[in-house]
Amino acid sequence: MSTSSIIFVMNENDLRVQRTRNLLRNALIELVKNQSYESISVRDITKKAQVGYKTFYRHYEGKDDLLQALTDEMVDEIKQVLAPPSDMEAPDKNPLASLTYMESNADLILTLLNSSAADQVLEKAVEFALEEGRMTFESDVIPDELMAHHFASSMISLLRWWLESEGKVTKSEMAFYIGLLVIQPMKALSNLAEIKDI
Amino acid sequence: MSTSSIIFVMNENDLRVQRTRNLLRNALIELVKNQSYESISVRDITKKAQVGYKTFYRHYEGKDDLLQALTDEMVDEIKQVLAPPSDMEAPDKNPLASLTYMESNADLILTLLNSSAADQVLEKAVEFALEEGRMTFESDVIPDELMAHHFASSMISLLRWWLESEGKVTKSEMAFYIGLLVIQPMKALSNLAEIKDI
DNA sequence: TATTTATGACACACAGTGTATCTTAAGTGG
DNA sequence: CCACTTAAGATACACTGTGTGTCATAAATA
Repeated sequence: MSTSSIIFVMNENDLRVQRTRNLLRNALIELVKNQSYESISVRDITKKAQVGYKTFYRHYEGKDDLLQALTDEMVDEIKQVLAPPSDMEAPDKNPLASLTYMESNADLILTLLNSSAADQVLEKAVEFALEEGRMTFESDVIPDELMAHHFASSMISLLRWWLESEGKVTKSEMAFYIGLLVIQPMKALSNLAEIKDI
Repeated sequence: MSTSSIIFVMNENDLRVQRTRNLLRNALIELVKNQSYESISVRDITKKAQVGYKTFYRHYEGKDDLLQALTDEMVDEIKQVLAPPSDMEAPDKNPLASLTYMESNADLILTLLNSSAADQVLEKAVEFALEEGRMTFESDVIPDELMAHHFASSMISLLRWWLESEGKVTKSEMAFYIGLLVIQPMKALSNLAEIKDI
């Protein structure tokens, strides 16, 4: 799938490897707080991380590869928040908790959503929505894939808008709006299907 | 605003100027059909256009500037399709005609939506939605800006999905789905407001 | 037709990428 | 604790792409 990271196998347990990768990872996160992702060079990252330039390429294929790795981590983390392993609420049922998490990681999340990694985030969100039992809304009328896509992209788009328009709308207001604009309409479509069944 | 194009004034009526810009414009459009926008260099464009390398910079600040210009043109053109000057139907009322137009320009539209110009397209779409009398949906509950943003980004996202999943869904099916997922729910929200008024 | 001016053809400085090579330092595993 | 392994540092280099400066020429303009 070529989404990969490490080119030639390295001992992931070696302390030096872990340290280097953490340094690079954190350097990018720091840099991204002050300048756009585009404007950051590999040299900037290695300088900030205090790591040899060549060393970067021993771990990642390039700037985008590091971002990918970061994205994957972040997505996994978010999944945990949205769908805790226990039988807690579904993602569309605890929007407030989700928004709280997003808010506290606004910087990085916005960077990911505004970078070339955004497409991959969307893809993963669609997969997530399609996962067995996860998507509460399934319609006889509209293909599942389209339902999932619309749900994922709307949620991401609204999240982005909210994070960028800092303070215009409170967290709970936003949760309410998301309900009105996305969740309830999609629920209605799946109810519609149920009615049709009977 | 720095969205501009020409750096030092040139006589726009000079045939040479018009010819050069058209050549560059068309060269980019052609190139984009066969390779990703990212992978195209200014040299590629000037070579294809058969125009001196330096000449490019006499008209545009860089690759992105040319893309911006293209985007602006395209957006204006699309506006004409969506909102013809005559008192014809609103954009949300003639989705089929709109989709037909989009379909016939799929290559370029997808390029724009997948490039760095996408943000600007979204912005313009939001403005368009907010334009006086254009947005059929206004809600007392949800801020106009958010309504417009959700409308614009959902429409763009669904359009992108449709253009990318060639043939999975017919044009009229898609128009129907858009109605169910976006237009009707938003209409319902504005009706809700009306009811509340009474 | 005389004048203006956009263009072409170099040449150049510069920034960033990615690789190759050799040495050194620091973890690892017995 | 020490010998071995291997990741990291330093440096040099080839390469690609950007953006600018200059000057002669061709082609519009008026």
